[in-house]
Amino acid sequence: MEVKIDKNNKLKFAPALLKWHLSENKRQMPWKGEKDPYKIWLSEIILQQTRVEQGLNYYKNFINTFPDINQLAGADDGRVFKLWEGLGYYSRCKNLLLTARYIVKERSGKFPETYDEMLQLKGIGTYTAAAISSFAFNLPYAVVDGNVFRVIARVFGISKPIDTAEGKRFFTELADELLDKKKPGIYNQALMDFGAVICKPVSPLCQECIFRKKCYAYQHNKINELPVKLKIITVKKRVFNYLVLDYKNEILVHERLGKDIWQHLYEFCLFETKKLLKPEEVTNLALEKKILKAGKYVVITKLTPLKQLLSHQLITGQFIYIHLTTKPVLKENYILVRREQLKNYPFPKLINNAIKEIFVEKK
DNA sequence: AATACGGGGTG
DNA sequence: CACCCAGTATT
Repeated sequence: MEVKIDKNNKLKFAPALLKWHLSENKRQMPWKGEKDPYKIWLSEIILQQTRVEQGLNYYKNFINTFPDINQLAGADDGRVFKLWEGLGYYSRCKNLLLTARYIVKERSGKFPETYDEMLQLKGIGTYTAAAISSFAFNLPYAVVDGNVFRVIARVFGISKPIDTAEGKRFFTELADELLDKKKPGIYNQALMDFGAVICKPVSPLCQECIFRKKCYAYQHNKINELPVKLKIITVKKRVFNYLVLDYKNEILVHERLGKDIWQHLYEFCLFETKKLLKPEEVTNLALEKKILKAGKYVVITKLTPLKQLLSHQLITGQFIYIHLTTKPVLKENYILVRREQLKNYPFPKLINNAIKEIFVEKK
């Protein structure tokens, strides 16, 4: 059952929010007040499912390296992925490049200026299109991100789940009603700031909240009940057995392609199994597959298995460091990279952790 | 409509 | 440990 929303409360929402934003507490960020759609777009892609503090340095590095969309579009994929390394959700990086190149090629480098055109671009969904069109062009589209779901659900007592199509429609509609159509850009930033600074997911600062007297969740003691989320994510366990093959200080690596995690990042020779194998079992597998040749290798180190938690997977990584005594045959997209050059390739965090242990700690 | 996609911060 | 972050694409 839904709470009825007082129309008067809706009308007062935007002015109160803007007043709050004006007076205090607003967060300072390099893209705030920015009008260059390229910079806004870049910041929004980086910030998808990513905390401001985490994305900040990535944004600065990208802007320094690629001051405009032409430079980004002209860059090598590897260089861009290296800059993105560690930020996660790597399809964002792939789509960033696709879209940059599309805009440069098909639109002479000119960023679209309407919501609908932006929505067509790879990597831009409803949130990002609303953000760019309101920030850069002052178009009246309300952003609906995690902050907005939370603030609206609590203040207006909306118990519709936020992770269903119907719930999203409902929240988006309400968000558009609440939007200040004269100052959509400022308003959108104010709402997200408010969610991040005051109406936080855990332990929100209700004592300082301007909506305290009206807030449904606060008045009914349902701060921790709202917003409502239905789906429970399940975490799949996977075991990655890696052979780190070293021939005269050159390491065998390859780029991950296909539909799995870590697309376009690099890794060593992988044997995925259901259960953790003994190191001998991994080398036996490699012998069967003719990756290793009997008597032509020496096992140097076996790392204690490392864990890496992803949103839907728990990866256990076993790393076996092996010296080859004969030059390996390069299959598929494998390449040999000198030890000192490894740092120039983008790796998942799990692999970087292993690299640190194998090549640095050993000294 | 449901699921996959990273890594980090917080209580 | 559980939750969630300035979400999007794919199935």
